[in-house]
Amino acid sequence: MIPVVSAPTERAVNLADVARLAGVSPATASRALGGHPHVAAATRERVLRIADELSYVVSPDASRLAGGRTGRVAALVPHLSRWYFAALVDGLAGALRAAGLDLLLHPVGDADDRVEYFRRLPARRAVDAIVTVAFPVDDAERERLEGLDVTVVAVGGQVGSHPFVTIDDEAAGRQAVDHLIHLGHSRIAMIETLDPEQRGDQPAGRRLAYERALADAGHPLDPDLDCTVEWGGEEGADAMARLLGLRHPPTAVYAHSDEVALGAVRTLRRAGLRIPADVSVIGIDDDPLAALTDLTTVHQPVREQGTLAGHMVATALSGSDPGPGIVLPTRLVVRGSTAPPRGLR
Amino acid sequence: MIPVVSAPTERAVNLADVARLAGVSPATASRALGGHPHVAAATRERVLRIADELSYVVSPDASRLAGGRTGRVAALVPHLSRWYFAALVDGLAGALRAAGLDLLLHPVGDADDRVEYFRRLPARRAVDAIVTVAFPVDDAERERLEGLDVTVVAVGGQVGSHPFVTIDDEAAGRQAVDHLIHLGHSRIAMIETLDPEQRGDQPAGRRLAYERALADAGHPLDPDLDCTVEWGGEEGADAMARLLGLRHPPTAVYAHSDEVALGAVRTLRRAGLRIPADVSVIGIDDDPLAALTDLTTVHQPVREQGTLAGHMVATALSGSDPGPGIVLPTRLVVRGSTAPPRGLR
DNA sequence: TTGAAAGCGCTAACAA
DNA sequence: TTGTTAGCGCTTTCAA
Repeated sequence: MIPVVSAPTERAVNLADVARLAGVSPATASRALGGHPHVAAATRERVLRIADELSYVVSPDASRLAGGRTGRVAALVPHLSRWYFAALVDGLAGALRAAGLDLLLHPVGDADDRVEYFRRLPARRAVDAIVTVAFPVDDAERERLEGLDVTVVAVGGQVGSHPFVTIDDEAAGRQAVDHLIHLGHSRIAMIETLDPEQRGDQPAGRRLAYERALADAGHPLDPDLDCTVEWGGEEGADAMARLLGLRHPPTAVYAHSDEVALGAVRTLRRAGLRIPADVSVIGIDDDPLAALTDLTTVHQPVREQGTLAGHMVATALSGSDPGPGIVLPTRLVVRGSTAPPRGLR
Repeated sequence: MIPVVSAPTERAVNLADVARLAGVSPATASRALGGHPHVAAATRERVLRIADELSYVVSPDASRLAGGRTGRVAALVPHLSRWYFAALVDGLAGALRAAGLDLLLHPVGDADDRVEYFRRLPARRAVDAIVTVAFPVDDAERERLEGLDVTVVAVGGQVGSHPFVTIDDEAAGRQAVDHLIHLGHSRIAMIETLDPEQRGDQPAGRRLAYERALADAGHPLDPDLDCTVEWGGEEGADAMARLLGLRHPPTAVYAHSDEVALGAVRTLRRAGLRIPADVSVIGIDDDPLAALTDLTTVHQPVREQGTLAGHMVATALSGSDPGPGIVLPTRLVVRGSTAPPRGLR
């Protein structure tokens, strides 16, 4: 019986197809594609040409199953809706993509997610590397991660002794507080945030900077001026309202982040106070909105941290040494929200 | 010979383990886990219990290879660094995660990425579904997508006749422009953005709203008041500067997005103009920063769109009908940046 | 209702 | 340098 010519369902091109057309065995084709040694130059070239013509790309699934690599990297990230995390992931995704790696997003925002995530970790073994994105990992979690035999890279923080890319939060905080001190402020309030998820040293760094900068300048530490709230613009606004209710309100405010700072700014404006004439406000991060709102802040290269972390992952996966880690510099960006004090009354 | 108890290297639990402990064949275990019919209730329960005790989770790779599902969904997204995209992805990721699905991030920001991405599409077959995140897909691309035999869902836009979640951009634009008109403005400028990547109907919708609202109100359409710039706060600021240079500057500005609007606000402030006393400004989106800056805008439920899209994907993959699509309502949010006109001089 | 067997696409010994 | 063989962990006919 003559076989009916059926419309070719778009079956994906596979290794066998490439091998057949190149006139070699699948094993040789695999070696050529994988860049392994011991393949004749002519053979390799032929295989690569055929593969390219067919737009062939290995099946990550099959590859992994057979003991190879998946070409996939997981990013553990608390949430994306904040600029900081999103920009970090954006940079990471770009670098991974350029390296031919796929990014799996593993949101572990709340505590339940987190517990469940680590419980199922072994099953998540389908990645070559895990990047913790501004995600403080506790010791038990770290050990689970390490038992997985995957490359671990931290960005926006550190995890054990794995390669990392981050900034020095205490240094950034010092740049901010010292700026206020240099301007002549001494009653400086701090609006610090304590994210339930953000256990870890980042808050410690920015808080430490405040305490040490004041101490170094010989200014007293007034508990009334030390506000800790949840992260967010609205929370920053509330904190500012509380500060304004003090008998001796501050002449300057050091906020944990730009968004928190903007909340404070809103409260001040609504109270009829002028910035920076009446009160100075400084944030940290240099979120794009800081430039739009003329907010003085400390710039940290966020996207770039993600990019560098992506490079590190690619380097590590290619078998090279990514190095111990990188601490990127931050810098003060003076805009229109800070000035010398003139007294609040 | 008595077998030596070897330290168990943390090998992942597999189906065979579960089957063995449950006293059934791998085939039966697979059926039980997969929720297939024709499995004795007692057997199913036993298998599930064992699996749970062992924290067993199927290997997506092996499952897919064997003809099953991957449990993975790809999100095609232009970039993450803007709040809108990030919030959309955040919602999507949350819903997928709740449904036990993994999210693969496929950034296709620039034109090269895009071409390359679609060229290699067949190889990307390792997902069950693809979600286009505010990503206008052209006809050729859509056809490639459809040849892939995966579920396609669009969020923040539409793709062919695939299920979608979006807003009505023209309606949102009307809410904004009509608000200005109702306040009594007639010289209303538009700062529209034309993202090189954002071919598609979203710009059309917001622009159309402007033209129609003015026409309906009987106000003339002054080409001088129609600015088109690239997306961004700085670009919005530049556009505003140009508008201020006109012989008859506008009394109100309708911006394509909140970030663009904030750029305009900065220019106005720096020019010594008061908002809204001298000039009214309205944006669209209700980015969190709009609340912090007292910007009047039109709210669209961004995160929720992502969440709903995730539900749709889960529904479709479970074999149910996700329905044709959803258009979510937007609403005007009046804050402090709009008021009746008083003339500019 | 259950089990046996085949095979998804690939890689990595081991041979040749 | 290349080919042969044997799985990776799972799902799915087909047979019992």
